[in-house]
Amino acid sequence: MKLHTRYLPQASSTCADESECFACDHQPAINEIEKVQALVAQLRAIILPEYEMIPDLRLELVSQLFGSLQDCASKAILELWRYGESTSYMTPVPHYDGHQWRKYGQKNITNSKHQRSYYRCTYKHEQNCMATKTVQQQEHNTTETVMYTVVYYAHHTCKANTGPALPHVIETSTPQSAMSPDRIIASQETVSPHTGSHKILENGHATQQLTEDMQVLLKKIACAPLDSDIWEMDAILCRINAC
DNA sequence: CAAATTTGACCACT
DNA sequence: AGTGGTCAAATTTG
Repeated sequence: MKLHTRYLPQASSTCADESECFACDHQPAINEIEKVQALVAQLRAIILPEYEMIPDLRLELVSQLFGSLQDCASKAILELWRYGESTSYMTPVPHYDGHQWRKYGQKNITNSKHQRSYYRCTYKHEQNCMATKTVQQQEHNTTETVMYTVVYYAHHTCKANTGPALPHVIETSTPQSAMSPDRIIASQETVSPHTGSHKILENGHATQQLTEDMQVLLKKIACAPLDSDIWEMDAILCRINAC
């Protein structure tokens, strides 16, 4: 177990599986880059005073090269850090994740048929919550269900109403799933008819009608367009919970 | 009428 | 200059 307080300060979580954890995976690389930064600084401290003693046109060039080296190292760390902040999922229900979002933008993405939508936490201004997410319909679906790629940036720091929990929610496979225990997204398995068939065997004819209704509702969620109203989804899920 | 969404403009980065 | 992310005024929705 490791604490990722350095590169995931807001999460301060422990990881159960280091092989799937960004911070555990990339921390050695970040450490090595920081060593390079320290060595470059030492080298600069030794070499530049020597050049200053002997007036030379190369002094400026050498100084620039050291500057570039430091910039490269800083950017490399920044990129690793930024990548570590995001988590992406595939889901047929991009709107229902237990948080309230406000859409603030939509863009055409090059070489992509579908637009990308940008969402921020509804409580961004009231509670200074910096959580954002992007939603984009996937290009090539191997299944009949329309799937979306949802990328989350930063964690929720707001104390919002988190809405009803999904029944039998299964997290989609993700390389960084261990980092985001609070971001459970309904996967395609949620709309599997298997759960319904079990109830038919257990409870008889009345339940069969009920589970058929549930399947219709679940199919409606799975096939909903990207711009469906989130509260309509909530209403549907409340009915499912009532079942 | 307040809240949410849309959409063109703007900005940073490469 | 092209691209992606954000802002904010206009518009829509409940």
